[in-house]
Amino acid sequence: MSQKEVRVRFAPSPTGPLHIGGVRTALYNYLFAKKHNGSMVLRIEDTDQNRFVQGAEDYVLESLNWCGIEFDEGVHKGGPYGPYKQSERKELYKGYAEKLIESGDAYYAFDTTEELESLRKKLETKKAANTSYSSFCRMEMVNSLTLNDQEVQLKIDSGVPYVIRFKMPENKEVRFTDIIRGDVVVNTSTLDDKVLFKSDGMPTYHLANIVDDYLMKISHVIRGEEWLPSLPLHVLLYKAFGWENKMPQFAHMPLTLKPDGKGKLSKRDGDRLGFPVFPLEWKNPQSGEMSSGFRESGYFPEAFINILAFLGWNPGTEQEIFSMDELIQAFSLERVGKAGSRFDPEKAKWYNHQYLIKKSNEELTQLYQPILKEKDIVCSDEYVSSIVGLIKERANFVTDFWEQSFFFFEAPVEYDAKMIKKGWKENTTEILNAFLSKSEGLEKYTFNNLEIAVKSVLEEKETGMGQLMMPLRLVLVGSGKGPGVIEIMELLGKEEVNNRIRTGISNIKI
RNA sequence: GUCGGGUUCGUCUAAAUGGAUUAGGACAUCACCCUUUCACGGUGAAAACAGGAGUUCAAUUCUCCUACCCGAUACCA
Repeated sequence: MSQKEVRVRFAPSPTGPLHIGGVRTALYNYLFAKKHNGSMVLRIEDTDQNRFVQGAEDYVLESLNWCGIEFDEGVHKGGPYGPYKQSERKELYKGYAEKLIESGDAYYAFDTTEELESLRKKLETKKAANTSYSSFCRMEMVNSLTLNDQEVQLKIDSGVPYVIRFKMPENKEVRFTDIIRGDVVVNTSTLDDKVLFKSDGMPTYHLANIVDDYLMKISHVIRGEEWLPSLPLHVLLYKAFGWENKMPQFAHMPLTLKPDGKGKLSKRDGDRLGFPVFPLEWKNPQSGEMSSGFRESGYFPEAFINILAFLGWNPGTEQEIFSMDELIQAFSLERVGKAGSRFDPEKAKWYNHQYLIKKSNEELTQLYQPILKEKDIVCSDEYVSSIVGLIKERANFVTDFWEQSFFFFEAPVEYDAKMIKKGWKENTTEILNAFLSKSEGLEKYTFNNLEIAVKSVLEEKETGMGQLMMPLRLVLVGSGKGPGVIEIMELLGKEEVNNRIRTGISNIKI
């Protein structure tokens, strides 16, 4: 690897919300840059004004910010190679396109949409090896290769729309090395004369991308595998511009697939798959349709990043929980796999659980309090913290807390029928009453004292633990779930426990 | 169709440079233990080298073929 400074870029187009595959691309770029003390650039590729979506750019920024992925330069903060939005660089590209015309690597083309369509149909019915605008048919089309200079100039001067196409060399082998894929060879005869400059005055992705990467001194292009097929064109463009020795190194990442393995994850999948595909909630400005986000679903950004990092990469050790700093330390493109990976929602939950149980009760309390507030429940941090300590092991998300702990804040209004059938016997009322009087007599309502009370009731009544604990849980919680009964009683306090026992006794009938 | 990429348990994946592995781990599944609840946790079980040729003393690892999957084939990125 060369000694030159590492500079990478993340270059989304603002055509909608960033999905998890996009976030992963940004993440890998970030990890690589940080690992090599390099810089990370955020460039907005908005060369297609038809597909522009309001709010998409802010969404990208907010998402990456939530993930903890930071940029050194970019649209939002400027930098020495700005502007970082391609629409603001519009004037720049035409000159580069014309340069290629002068050098004979590109040409003007005046063909209309209809002409192009009939060409395609013709080639398809002929079952031609190459069904696109290429060296095989370019001499039959209306372009500056078939027209003389005056004719071309006349058309341009009179305002006839034109595009600039790359003149793909014939039957030449293009070789390149991809950090992830290794050596790839493609024959130019299978490639077409891609449009570099559109009739609306904007460059296409291919031109803008190469020009900007060169101008912004990008050293490594890390992007999705869907770009691999156009890499030969890009390599040829670097050569045509005479920038071959400045060409970045390429790494094409495997795609993120849907859980069923059919196709790459795309923005249109929304919530259909039963889990978010977006980092943040997204409201489609056109349809008003909402798509859920990982953030709103209760994922911690650290967990989200960890999950994404492991989709297609792994450190080669058995460690699975990595902080961002640890990821930076351990990351390398060489350990990125070649095959696409499916997103597994189940494992994602597990990751979140790992981060959840690592957090302190105090921190979780601060996250839980707003949820309680929404339910008009006001409790001290101390009380909530004790509850959190009791339930966090059994939750994947903070949003799971309520159903794990509602009974600490309100008495049960229903009793699980199955549990009644299982645990409520003829003598249950008698046993509960016995415990009730012990409970009423307790001065200090502590775990130890409660345990003693329980034991003495069991001795007096000559009965088993289950005869008391099951009904007790039922009247306190309403179901057969939750932390230990004694822990619950200790937190609930004497008065509340006694009340619940009384209402339970009068409400539960066999 | 054409071109390119890919293929280890259901899923994510590990196993320097071909050589011993019961092909390892994690998630999910199942069983048992713990807990007289539900989870968590612990122990264990089941579970994979796509198929076929070849090279080699030896192939999951190299080559070729087939199958399947993915991507690209736009004046979209």
